[in-house]
Amino acid sequence: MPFTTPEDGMTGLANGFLASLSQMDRDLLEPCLLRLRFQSGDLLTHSPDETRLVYFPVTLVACVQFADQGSGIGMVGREGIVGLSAVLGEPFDDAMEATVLMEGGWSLAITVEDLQRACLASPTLSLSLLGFLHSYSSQLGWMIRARDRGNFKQRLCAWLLMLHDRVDSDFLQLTHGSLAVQLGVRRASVTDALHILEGEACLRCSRGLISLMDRARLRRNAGRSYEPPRADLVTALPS
Amino acid sequence: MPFTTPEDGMTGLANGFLASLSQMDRDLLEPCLLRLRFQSGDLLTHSPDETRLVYFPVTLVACVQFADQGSGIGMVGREGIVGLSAVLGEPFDDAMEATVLMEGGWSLAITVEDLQRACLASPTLSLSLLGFLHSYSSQLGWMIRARDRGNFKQRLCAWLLMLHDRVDSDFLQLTHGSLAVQLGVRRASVTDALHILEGEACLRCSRGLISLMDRARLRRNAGRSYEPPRADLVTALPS
DNA sequence: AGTGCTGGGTACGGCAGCGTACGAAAAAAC
DNA sequence: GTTTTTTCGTACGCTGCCGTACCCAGCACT
Repeated sequence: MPFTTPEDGMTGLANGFLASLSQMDRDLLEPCLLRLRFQSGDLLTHSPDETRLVYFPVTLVACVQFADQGSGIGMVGREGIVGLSAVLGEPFDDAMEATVLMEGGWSLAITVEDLQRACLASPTLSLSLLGFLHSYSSQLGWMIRARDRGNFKQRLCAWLLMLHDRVDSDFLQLTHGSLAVQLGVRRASVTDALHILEGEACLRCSRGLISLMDRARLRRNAGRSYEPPRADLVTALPS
Repeated sequence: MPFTTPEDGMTGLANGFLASLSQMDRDLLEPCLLRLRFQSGDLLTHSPDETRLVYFPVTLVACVQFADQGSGIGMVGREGIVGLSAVLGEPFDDAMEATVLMEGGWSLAITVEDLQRACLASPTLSLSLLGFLHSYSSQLGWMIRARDRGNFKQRLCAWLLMLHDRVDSDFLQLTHGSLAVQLGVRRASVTDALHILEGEACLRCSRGLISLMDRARLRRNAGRSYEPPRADLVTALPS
């Protein structure tokens, strides 16, 4: 997986999707990339100055959700793209929005116009976008499975693992409350489940912080509700 | 499932996605289209003779689900595409499969190679595919919302409405059992909920057949678990 | 030190949907 | 017409999660 050095010298390669592109396609996008910093709770769907942007997160993790209701739908981090629907034009603007999950993340971005131009110039770039969107759909499929197959504890583990995949640290700055919102349950349910996981030495809780201790055990807990990311997906593309 | 004789003057336009394409893109695909007939339960993901196909359903409705477990994830009918992931190449082949939901449906289809060729030739076609995949992701989002917001009765109504959108008739050839599998609940739960809806004059049940009587009332029942299809989505595309 | 606020611990009744199970009726097979 | 299979009707106890609610512990601000 060509996630290049997480440390600085930051090129566009710090985002998994950009890294997966052919040199040609990357050259097409790279000159247009902006570099933006966000904090927890920021809305990504509309940029401050009305310019519509498409984001390639680097250290940022975004949660996709319905605008009129809290519960989280999907999760996108350094492996993917946020706000892709904007390139499809206004009618595709849907009821979803994306918010930044944790403090101090930054992301690359491109204006919708620039990305559209690039797409029309390069069919392979469009196919790469198609590839990401398929992976994302697949993730949503796993979320659906998790909701009716697994119990809440499994879902919680799966969600934590997904977040962990998109972050470099084992320390997650999350309150039980925000977790509850994301998972669509009571805060008390989160607290209870976390205590059990703490008892199993999977993790440790302190105020506003969850420290993952034993990822393997977490995964065993998540069972079939969690699908590990596939490194080969972003690399291989047709032709 | 042999090639069917073209009984009527059906053109490719009978599929919503194909109909939404520009004349140019349609001309690119139309010569390659096959016409196939299926029956309930057929697997769409792999074609009989090992040729990988991508399907444009016409009267057919397919249910996307995990290969190792029954519960349904998404639904695709005459508005969309089945098996799109195949164009992305082998590594994108995921754990999903698609099965035909009701008897006697037919579908257009194209070989993966032909579609890939067309994509590389036409960026706008690729963008159209991106548009469909986004709509599909959006649908999955609604499914997720339905699972944790609504009760089962709402989900059932939403599912029936989705199916109705993809079929010309008000009579759905479905057993309570197959519905239960799709919705991931007990058959008894389906029976109970259907009885209630029958009491509300929304529909009528007989053996293996559900007759929708009052769509408006069904929709009121579904509440926010159902998102009506947007006609404008498939028409407008960038540039 | 005092005050206020956010985040976390704990409790109890309630209920939707589950697992299981058994029987009846309709259709299909013989 | 009789037998077999599929589909549907109905019941009972169980449990995971909900809604609500109250209190306590950190932390911030003054």
